[in-house]
Formats: sequence, structure tokens, C-alpha cells
Amino acid sequence: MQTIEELLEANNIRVTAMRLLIYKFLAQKKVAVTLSDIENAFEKADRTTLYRTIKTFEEKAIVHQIDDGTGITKYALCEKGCNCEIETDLHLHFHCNNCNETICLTDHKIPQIKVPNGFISENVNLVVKGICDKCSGE
Amino acid sequence: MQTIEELLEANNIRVTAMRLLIYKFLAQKKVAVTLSDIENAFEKADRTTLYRTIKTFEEKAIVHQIDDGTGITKYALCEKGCNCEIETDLHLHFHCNNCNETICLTDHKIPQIKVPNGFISENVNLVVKGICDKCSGE
DNA sequence: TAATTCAATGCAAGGGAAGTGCATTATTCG
DNA sequence: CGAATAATGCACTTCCCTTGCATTGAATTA
Ligand SMILES: [Mn+2]
Ligand SMILES: [Mn+2]
Ligand SMILES: [Zn+2]
Ligand SMILES: [Zn+2]
Repeated sequence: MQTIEELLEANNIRVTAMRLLIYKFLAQKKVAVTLSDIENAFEKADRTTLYRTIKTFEEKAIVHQIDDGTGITKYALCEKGCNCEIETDLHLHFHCNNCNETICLTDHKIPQIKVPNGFISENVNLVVKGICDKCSGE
Repeated sequence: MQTIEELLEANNIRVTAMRLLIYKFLAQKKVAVTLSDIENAFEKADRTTLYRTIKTFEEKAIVHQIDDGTGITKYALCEKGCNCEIETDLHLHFHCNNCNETICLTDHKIPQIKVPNGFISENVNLVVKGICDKCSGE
């Protein structure tokens, strides 16, 4: 059980107050967040700092980006030991058409997708849209 | 074998010179196009007209929208008899990381995706990224 | 400690795509 | 033809993302 400070340092990210706060914010959220979400949570902080912080997290692979089709990029913490860039490791994402939230289905890996001859698959993005468990009243 | 005019009329789209040109442009392209692509192809025409034309085509389901993760919406003609809104009918899309082009793999349908209990799947977006047949030198 | 160095932060500005209101032009129909 | 309706063109706006540059802060070294 490592602290957030240790985790950041292990990934060559210098520890700052802002970064700790943003990390905690992401960790506490169960859903993927937009930059605006972070902005609203830290109104005293500058947009750019938040933007660059999330980009740093992304580069260092402690956060992954999600394109859920809404046109707005979302972010979520990576699973422990997740290798975002390895295809077989990728999980699918679910976007709720009702509450508009997007979540990682981390234990739903993307199935092998067949592509035609001559095509080389390097990466797959799979987003399922529908009604989430909270909204389906279950 | 129906003409473009007949096809437009069959879909309750009034035939205009602009619409014929844009339809032909889409038909001649083998890849999905952005609004900018259309803009560049018709420099004398106004952006808004092109935009609204493609939106009309989309509404009337002779064109479908593609979100390939580049952040820029792309469009492609629907297959004859395609029902974009029916989940089981949806094909997958391939985005080439080399030439940056996106194509419909119309005969590669999206497999059934399992979602957790309480979640209801209404729609699936599946984009495979990699190297296309032209770029893989095959 | 003081000076140096480099990264993080803050401020400002810009780009690009998408969308809308409204006037003008074209087409359809009585 | 004249009226009604739809298509087109122009201007403007919004939203998200990104970057340049100055400033602040922290760490390192003399
Ligand atoms: Mn995820
Ligand atoms: Mn397609
Ligand atoms: Zn929901
Ligand atoms: Zn290619």
C-alpha cells in the first residue's frame, strides 16, 4: 500500500500540492471526468495548470484518456499495473445516455476484432452507449 | 439502378445542384470525409451550406457520422439498405495511424458486447486503429 | 545562506470545429 | 404570376483545446 506521493514519484512525477489534490479528486470519482469537471472542483486554480497536470498524468500513464463520443475528452485513473498502450489490456467504456456519465468497465476487456487482409490492428476503442445501472433503476 | 436524383427524392431530400455535387463527392470517395474535406473540394460554396447539407443527409439516413477518435467528425455514405440506428447493423471503422484516413468496414459487423448487470446497451462505437492496407504495403 | 537552475504555475491569447440567427435567393405550388 | 416554403450565404458566437511567455516556487550547488 503506497501513498499517493510514492506513486507519483515512482512514475517520475514531482509531487506538488496541486497534483496531489487532482489525483485525490480523480481517485474519489467513480466516473470519468472532463477538464471542466476538474475546473469546477478547483475554482481557485488556473485552467492551464489543471490541463497540464492531467496531461502529465496521461504521459506518465497514471491516467488514460477516454473518447466516449460526446466530443469532450474525459479522463480516468488507470488501474494498478494497467498498460494503456497494450491492445489486449484495453477495457471498454460505457456512456450513459441518461445521466451522461462515462465509466470504465475495467474488467470487460475488448474482444479480439478481426480486420481484413492487409490491415494491421494496433489499437481499439470501444464505447457502449445506453443506460447505466444507476439510471436503469436496478 | 436508381439515379442520385431518385435516391434523394426517395429519402425526402429536395434535389439541388449543391446536394448532387456533395453526394457525388461522397460517393467517389472511398474514405470517410470531414467537413473541411468537403470545404476544400468546394471552395466557392459556403461552409454553412456544406454543413447543413451533410446534416440533412445524416437526418435522412443516407450518410452516417463517424467518430474515429481524432476529434473531428467524419461522414460517409450509408450502405444501401443500412439502418444506422439498429445496433446489430453497425459496422466497425478503421482509422489508419499512418495516412490518417478512416474507412468503413461495412461487412465487419460489431460483435455482441457483454455489459454488466443493470447496464443496458443501446449503441456501440467500435474503432480499430492501426495501419491500413494501402500503408502496410500489401 | 545566497545564488543558480529548472520545473510548475498563472495569465493571456489563439486556433479550430460546431452551431445559430437572419437576410437573401431559389424553387415549388396554387 | 404571386405566395409560400425551402435552400443558401453571411456574420457571428460558443466551446474546447492548446501554446507562448512571464512569474513563482522549489531544489541544488557554490
Ligand atoms: Mn477507462
Ligand atoms: Mn461507416
Ligand atoms: Zn446513467
Ligand atoms: Zn493508411
